[in-house]
Amino acid sequence: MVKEEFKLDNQLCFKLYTASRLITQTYHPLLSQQGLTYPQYLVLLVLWEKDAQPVNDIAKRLLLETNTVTPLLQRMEKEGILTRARGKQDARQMIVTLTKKGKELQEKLSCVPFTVGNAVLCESVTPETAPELYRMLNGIIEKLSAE
Amino acid sequence: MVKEEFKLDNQLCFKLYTASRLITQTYHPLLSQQGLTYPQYLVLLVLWEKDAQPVNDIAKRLLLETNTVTPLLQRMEKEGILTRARGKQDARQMIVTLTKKGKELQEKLSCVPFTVGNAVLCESVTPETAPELYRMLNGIIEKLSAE
DNA sequence: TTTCATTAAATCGCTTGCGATATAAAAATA
DNA sequence: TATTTTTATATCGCAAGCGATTTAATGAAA
Repeated sequence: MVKEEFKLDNQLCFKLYTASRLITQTYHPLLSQQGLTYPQYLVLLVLWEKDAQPVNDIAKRLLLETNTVTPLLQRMEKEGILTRARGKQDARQMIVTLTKKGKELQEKLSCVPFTVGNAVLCESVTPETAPELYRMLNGIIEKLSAE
Repeated sequence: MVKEEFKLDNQLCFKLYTASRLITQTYHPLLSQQGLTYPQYLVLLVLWEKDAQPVNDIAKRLLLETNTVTPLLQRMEKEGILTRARGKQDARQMIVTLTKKGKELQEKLSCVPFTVGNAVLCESVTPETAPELYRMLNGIIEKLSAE
């Protein structure tokens, strides 16, 4: 018999990884209608909150590296969702700004949060218990992303 | 102001995705010592529990598609961790079996579950609260993977 | 038995994630 | 001011993930 700590079902990371992938799959049909991927949707969430940010700020907000975010932004620029322009006071920075199309996507995707939210609700995750789930996930994220 | 449901911090999937990535990063130094990636480690967990399984069973256990698992197994075969051989009763199946090296990795990685487990512990995720986290993640996974 | 449908893997193409490294601008220091 | 260090992006290479399609073997039906 395998030791308890090696059983797949006892692996927290595997559960997180699987839940994350399955929810991302739930987003897929909703986002692909607008030609978007899930990480691109995350970028939009960041820019809808605050437009015209440098690459680094977007990357930090998503806890991703710039070598992940840069190509992602380049693809979104090619799709006409945003523009990238060198910063005026600091020419190292690349300021990312939503286009009209990028801003309009917010309305086109307005049903997405509810649709996905509903899809996730189940006996063990309810509007009452969800905050506790957030609390635990935030705890893990803060612990592991401490600089 | 952005609507609540579009705020990044209210996105469950983003929290899961980030927590999953950060824990995977915690595994990285431990696994790369043995030349392994995290998904390869998951395959090992499956095969340590039950050796000699067809590709499909491994994929189902990990809730992955065969087009993800096949190349992964091919890489692991090249590393001498496992072998792949056509099934005898059903030649469509590819039976995956651990080599001596693959079996021995279990002992070399014996400290991994504890190391990662400790890294995740924090105020909101303790040995007491972790079962609740598992329960909620399992709820989501079952809901979304229902065939 | 011949044909058709199903199933198990594999291949292809594209996007992400990330370690390692390169490039260029800005800041700090000599 | 000249030099060094730091910072912001970008590039490269490789391993996942996954939608779509292909191939080959099995099973079912005609």
